[in-house]
Amino acid sequence: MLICGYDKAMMKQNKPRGEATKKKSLNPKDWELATLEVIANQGVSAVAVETIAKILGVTKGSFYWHFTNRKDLIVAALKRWREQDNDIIKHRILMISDPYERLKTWFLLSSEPLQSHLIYATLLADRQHSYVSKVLKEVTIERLSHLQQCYQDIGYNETRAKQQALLAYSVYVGYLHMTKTLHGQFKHDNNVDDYVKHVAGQLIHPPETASIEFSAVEKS
Amino acid sequence: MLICGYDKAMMKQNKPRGEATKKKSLNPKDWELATLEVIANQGVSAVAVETIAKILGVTKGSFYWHFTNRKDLIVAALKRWREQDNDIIKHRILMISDPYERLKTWFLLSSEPLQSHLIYATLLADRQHSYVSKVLKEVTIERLSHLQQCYQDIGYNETRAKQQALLAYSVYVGYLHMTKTLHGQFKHDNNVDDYVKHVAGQLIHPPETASIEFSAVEKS
DNA sequence: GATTGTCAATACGCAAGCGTATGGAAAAGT
DNA sequence: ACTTTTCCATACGCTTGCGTATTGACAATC
Repeated sequence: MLICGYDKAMMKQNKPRGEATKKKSLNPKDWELATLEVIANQGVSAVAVETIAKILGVTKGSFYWHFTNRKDLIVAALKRWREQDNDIIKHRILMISDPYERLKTWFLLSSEPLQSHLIYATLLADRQHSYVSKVLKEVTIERLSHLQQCYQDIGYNETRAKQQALLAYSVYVGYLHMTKTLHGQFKHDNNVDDYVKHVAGQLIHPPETASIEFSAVEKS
Repeated sequence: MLICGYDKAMMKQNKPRGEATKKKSLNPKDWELATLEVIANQGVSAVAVETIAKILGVTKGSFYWHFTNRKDLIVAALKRWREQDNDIIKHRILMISDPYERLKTWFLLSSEPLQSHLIYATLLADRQHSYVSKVLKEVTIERLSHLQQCYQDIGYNETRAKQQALLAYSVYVGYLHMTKTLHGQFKHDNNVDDYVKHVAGQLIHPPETASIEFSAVEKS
């Protein structure tokens, strides 16, 4: 699940070593990525300095050279997560011009087993600390506004678009929790595709359909 | 502070106080109810023996007379929660014969600021321990089957009813998290009623409507 | 009135986890 | 070659929270 992104920073460090991938020393990025992996699987509360150090094969003595404290690490890791997530949305969602297609892709992306989803789901849990809930709220509002824009693009007025975005996003959040609750993990099989189609069929439609609303229920 | 000494003194003197609260000693139920209150507001991880003891006005010395350990307390509290929750569902949902009305009531109940919802939401978070995730899974499956039954009662086949129940339930779960994330708490105002109607209008409908599904999206 | 049962206070041991202090080793710079 | 910087290990102190041991107070019962 760990997305081993290589970038310029690592290339620079690996200059002397060709392919052995034998990094001699760690940098903050290594700590942040390991932290994100722990957060994704066990939540923020499971982020212990000595645990992460063991994962990286060092002792906590070196941790406090890179970061001032545990909170500092978590904040940095979450910042990195947010940037990664923004990249995904930017390149796979926002670039789609047709709003229907954009919504459809958004639903499909939501069901992919990405680390980003796992992290989001665990953040919904460990929100005791303000520095966590702050990021969580910001990301949520950002994503909601993207969804709202989609629905406005297909003709919803602002109020309806806002409600529909909240509904669609609730389905996303609920789905994340349901898969973990029922299956113990976030997996992707054939049933998922079926389900996504089922869901998208009900949540992606022109505004007229939405306006009849409660009437069908009221009269029954 | 001075207050501390004062409180302590009063605490000792007020123990045998016999008018408003005539209970002079605590029983397991008192501990369980206080625990549920803590779980509802701060999650399972916030359940500390000494914390609950302080809430009840005693020290942890007496806790281990009622329970063998912390896990024992939490399990007992969750059992109590589950029973309370079953009562609510039994008396307010299952007794409704008309499946449309039953579904509608279910949606309305979901938006009420009940402690039970808060507890469920926090359990979705602290699921590190098996004794928590076990209860969570059981309750979830139970509720899903109730919803599935509703949809089957209005004509869905088993597969569709299962999907639709999962969708509706995901909305519930997502909504719980959204309100906490966006507003910091689980409250109930006028906008909520509007939103519930908006949601119910899209998720409660005869099976025919559901079967056209993805086509509207596909062709666009 | 003495004994037993019930509930609570105090004191202690123990483990986990954070943060600090200090020293060492290897690389990088001069 | 010498110094500095960078990264890591070890050891320690501190806090929190669990669980145990012991004692005490008060009520119920015999």
